[in-house]
Amino acid sequence: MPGIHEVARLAGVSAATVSRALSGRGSVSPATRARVQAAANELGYVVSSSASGLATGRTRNVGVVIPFLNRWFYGAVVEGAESALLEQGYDLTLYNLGGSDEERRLVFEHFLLRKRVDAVIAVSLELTPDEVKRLIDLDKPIVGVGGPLPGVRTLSLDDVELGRLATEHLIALGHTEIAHIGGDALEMDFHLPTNRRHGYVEAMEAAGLHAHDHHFHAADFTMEGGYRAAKQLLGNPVGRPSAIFAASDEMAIGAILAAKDLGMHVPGDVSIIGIDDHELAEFFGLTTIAQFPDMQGRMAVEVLMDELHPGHREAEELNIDLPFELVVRSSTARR
Amino acid sequence: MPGIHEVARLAGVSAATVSRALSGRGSVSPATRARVQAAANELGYVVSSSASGLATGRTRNVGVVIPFLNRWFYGAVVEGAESALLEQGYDLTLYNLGGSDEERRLVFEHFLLRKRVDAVIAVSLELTPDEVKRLIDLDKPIVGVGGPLPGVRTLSLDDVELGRLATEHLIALGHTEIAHIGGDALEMDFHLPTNRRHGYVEAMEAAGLHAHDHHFHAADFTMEGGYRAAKQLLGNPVGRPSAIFAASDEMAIGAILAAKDLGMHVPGDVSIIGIDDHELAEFFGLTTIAQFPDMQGRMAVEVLMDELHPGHREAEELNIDLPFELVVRSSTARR
DNA sequence: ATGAAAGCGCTAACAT
DNA sequence: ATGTTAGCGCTTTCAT
Repeated sequence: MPGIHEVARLAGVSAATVSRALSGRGSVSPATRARVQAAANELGYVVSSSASGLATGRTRNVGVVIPFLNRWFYGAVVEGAESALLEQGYDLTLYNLGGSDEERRLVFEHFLLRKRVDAVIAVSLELTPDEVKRLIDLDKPIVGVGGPLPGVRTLSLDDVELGRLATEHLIALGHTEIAHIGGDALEMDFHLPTNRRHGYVEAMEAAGLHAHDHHFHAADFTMEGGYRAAKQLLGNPVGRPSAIFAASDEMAIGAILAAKDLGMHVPGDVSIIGIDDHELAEFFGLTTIAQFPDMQGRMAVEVLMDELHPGHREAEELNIDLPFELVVRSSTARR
Repeated sequence: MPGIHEVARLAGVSAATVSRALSGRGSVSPATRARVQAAANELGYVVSSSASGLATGRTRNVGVVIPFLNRWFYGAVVEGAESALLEQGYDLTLYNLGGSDEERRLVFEHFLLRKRVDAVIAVSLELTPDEVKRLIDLDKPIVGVGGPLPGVRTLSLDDVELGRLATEHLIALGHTEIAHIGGDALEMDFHLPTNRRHGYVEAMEAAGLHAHDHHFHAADFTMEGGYRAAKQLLGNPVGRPSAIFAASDEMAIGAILAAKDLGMHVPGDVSIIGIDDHELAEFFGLTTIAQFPDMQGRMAVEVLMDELHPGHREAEELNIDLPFELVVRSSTARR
């Protein structure tokens, strides 16, 4: 492990010049820079992040805090963020809050505070005002993905609009008896399931249709949950819906399997639409509304970089709406 | 952000004593330790990892290098490792090598070397001797998960045995025409698919059965790949197998769906077994051989901790065999 | 058991 | 454009 002084010696300059040449800060003549770079390469020199971090207060590392890792959506967000960070020369330190409250407390009270990260990306987490304050007091930019956070820059989907769009797609195909498989409002942050349901209800009412109570089923956002809910919905001889809007693709896929197991054809007997564009959606021919989680991760990094290295442009809106797109496949059809 | 000196002042001791009291290294009277701890709590003091890292050379951070994040298996390994590391007061910095070779080079030549991590966990990655050497030269312990790595402590499955066990399960149920959906040997590190296939062939031959060439199909470890391979296998009117052993659960689930789409019953018309115990395996009633990826992540951390804080016990085997377990559900039955 | 002091490897003023 | 110097905040000898 050669240090900066060895590079300096080999290049015939001072350590300060090496630092300047390698970091790009401060002015160095092109010739010197080249010599320094050659020397650094020859020795295989890499700065010590501890030393550099101590001297500058910057670590070139960002913390990503997520509620689960092992769901398609979160994995994709992290993947997008990681690759964007790598391009910028940043590392990504991961905090999975899936476990206990104690774990969450530890992360916020110790891990994030030990000056290991320059900034934090919080995915689908409703941070408490106290948690936000702690980070802001430390001068650490935060960006949230997945829901507005008071006083924090966030990227989020308009879930009401998503619910409306999915429902309108079904209505436009002539469906009137449309069921909804949503989530339990209490289970997830940001009332995402509630908002999607609102969009569904609004679209129904706007079309003069009725969103019957017996056409709503709560599930847990898993394939199995969607399967069970759809069995209930489709098995009931009275008031059987001709279309189902599930609040996630995994639930929608569960619904497709339930329909098949009941001997029904999709979309012949029942149309099904989800939300996500999950990696399995194409395989199942699922019509869905794509959100682009890896891009969300990349966007979060871009927003952070703007805050970390100001100058590009000034902060516009505090909250940025994420794009989404209806992807029509073969699980929905005219009634 | 209070520093160590403010804690020292409040506790009425020197900074050195605070350091000793909080880290547990060196001797401090119980009374002093209590006062220091109280002072630290009151001020919300947390050590600066840069400063501590610079002074000690230890960062309390482990790098985890994986080929993809967004597959069930890898997500679970990382999840297990993350939570085990958190318990030990360590952070986890993630490097996803899914992208280009350039990305991989960057990670090994820069990121891992800038003294940000104390150790490395490499999941399912065949590190080159040069990559291993770089890390060892830096005195960074490495543990590999998923395949023996020359000169590195590793945790790995006996894939030949896995293939044999899966096949023997089918043979014991009376099947003789057993097909195998494997992977492309070139695609994955460690010849995992090849080894599983060897186990299959060995079990067949040991039972006096023949592993026909037309009973093997390569696929890409996805559900869709498994679906397509199974369609070929089951659609062929001559030599149709009565059982299929797929080298992964995702492919096995694809095979189940293919059988259903062909109007066949599982396990009535065809028995199907996979490997993994994927999160969806239970839902599909899939018989499988469970490996326990989250536990693998935890074990990797334990092995690392042994290397990082020697004393517990000395290194036994270089390679540790991972446990696995046949889980019989409803996708396999007597012929 | 505790304190004083040196130093980990780098960066950023300040000089020149 | 480059060198000199003084820290960044902590840990760890070395004294006592």
